Amino acid sequence: MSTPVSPVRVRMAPSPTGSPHVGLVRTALFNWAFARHHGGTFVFRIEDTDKERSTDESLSSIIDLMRWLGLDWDEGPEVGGPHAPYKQSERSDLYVDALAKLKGSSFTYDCYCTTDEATARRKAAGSKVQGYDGFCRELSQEQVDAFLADGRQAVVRFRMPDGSITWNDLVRGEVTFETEFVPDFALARANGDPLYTLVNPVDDALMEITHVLRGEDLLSSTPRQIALYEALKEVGIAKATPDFGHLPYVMGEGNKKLSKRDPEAHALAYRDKGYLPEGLLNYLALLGWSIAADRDVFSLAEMVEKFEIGDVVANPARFDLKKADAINASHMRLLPIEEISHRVLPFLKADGVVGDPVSDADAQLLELAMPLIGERINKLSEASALLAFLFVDEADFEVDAEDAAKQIGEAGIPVLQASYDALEALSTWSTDAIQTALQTALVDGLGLKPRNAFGPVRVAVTGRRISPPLFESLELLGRDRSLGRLQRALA
RNA sequence: GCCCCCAUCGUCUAGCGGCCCAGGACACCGCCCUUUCACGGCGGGUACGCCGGUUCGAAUCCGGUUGGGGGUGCCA
Repeated sequence: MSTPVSPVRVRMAPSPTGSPHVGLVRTALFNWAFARHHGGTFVFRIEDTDKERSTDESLSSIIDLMRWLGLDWDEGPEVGGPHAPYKQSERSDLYVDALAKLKGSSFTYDCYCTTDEATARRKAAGSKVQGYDGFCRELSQEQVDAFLADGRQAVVRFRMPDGSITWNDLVRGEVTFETEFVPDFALARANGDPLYTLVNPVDDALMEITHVLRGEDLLSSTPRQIALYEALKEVGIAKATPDFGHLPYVMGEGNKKLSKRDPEAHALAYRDKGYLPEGLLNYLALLGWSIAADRDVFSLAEMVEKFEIGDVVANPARFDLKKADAINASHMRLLPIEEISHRVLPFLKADGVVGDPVSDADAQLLELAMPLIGERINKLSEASALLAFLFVDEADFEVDAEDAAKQIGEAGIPVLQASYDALEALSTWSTDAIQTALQTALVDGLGLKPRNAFGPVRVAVTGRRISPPLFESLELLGRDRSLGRLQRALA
């Protein structure tokens, strides 16, 4: 696909209801990457027409999410822009105006039917099509008067044209609907409130959106929108019909769309679980797109360079947490240790491993300790468990009971005693000296396999079977605390 | 029911007529490295839903079929 001629303008238009979904992130990412790749504009618009369900809390969590991910928008909340406001709840006058213009055209008509009446007629006629049947398309004045006299209020309905509607979908190719299967649809409620069917295209038109990249669930509403666009152009609201591209679903377990019920669906939870934004984004990008045949770890910048909407596949993808973890881990290994330290800090604070603010002593210790665990953690949140033993007050130091049971039993006591004696005799407290001393005492002296020799020491001193490298850990812990913990384990 | 979309390893995908008795990644299973855990390295198994057609030649094109998904609101 070549670079579009007109400047690209794309948008993400979430409804601020509930906790943001990873599917939203994927859609946002593809729109963002498309805009950045083409040097276009990425618009962030809020579709809060549903007053019942929209919340400020949801909106701010979407904003937090986007900020965390680093998906920046050129127009929208907090940054403004030439098409402000970007919240639909603040754009009512625009919709009233659009509705008025449309009502003055032949593209719409007033409809007095109830849903039940329409369904009953369809049924009676034995129609295969469901939805509105066009009954009110050509009402006589007498009929209108009768409805009015009956106290009925009209909804504004859009008159679908005859024939078929075809568009060249950016990810699926040519798609055609016969309009006989696309019933006339309501643009506004009887009370005048505009509906999504109206506001979404109107805002896209007003904001001059050139490409609509959205979920595949909107595929079947596209013919209606394309027909509406013709009307909007006619009444002077739209300049052009955008191109459409329908992104495949993100599925959960089984064959269901990943729902808000699934814990994996909540995008912000990944931040709290210690994922890197670049890891999550990279994984999500893989759901429907690939950068190359033999690669799947890449940066956002690389994605921007290579992203083509035409390369997006049309089939739905299953969300695989294991792979998300693996991709995240790869990104973790790509970060310099200082950067990991920097990002791990909030987790250490939250877990109470270090104070807030961090004392100079702890900061120093951290700088020495981080290189030991950098390659050992796959998420930022995993650092606390590995480092806690270094920072904890001696009084609060605890050995994991299960690990102790496995490593320090009858057999462990002589090992710990020998270790204590060897270390106690040390004049230089360094990793090398410690290693030599323990090696000599346990492996050579007691004839133990390294595994059996160092296991008990590890548990006694770090409190767990899983820890940073032992000798380095001992050095960082220091002579007094190391010997003290051995003694405690012996007691 | 009707309309639309989709269809390669368990999963995400590469493949856009011969380079493919199908490549990569995750997961899985062995082995190596190794003081634990990771990391890293090596090796292994597993896929073109089915039936026709086009073609010298099809995972790739066409038709059908089956299966899955979505839509069918005065929801978005």
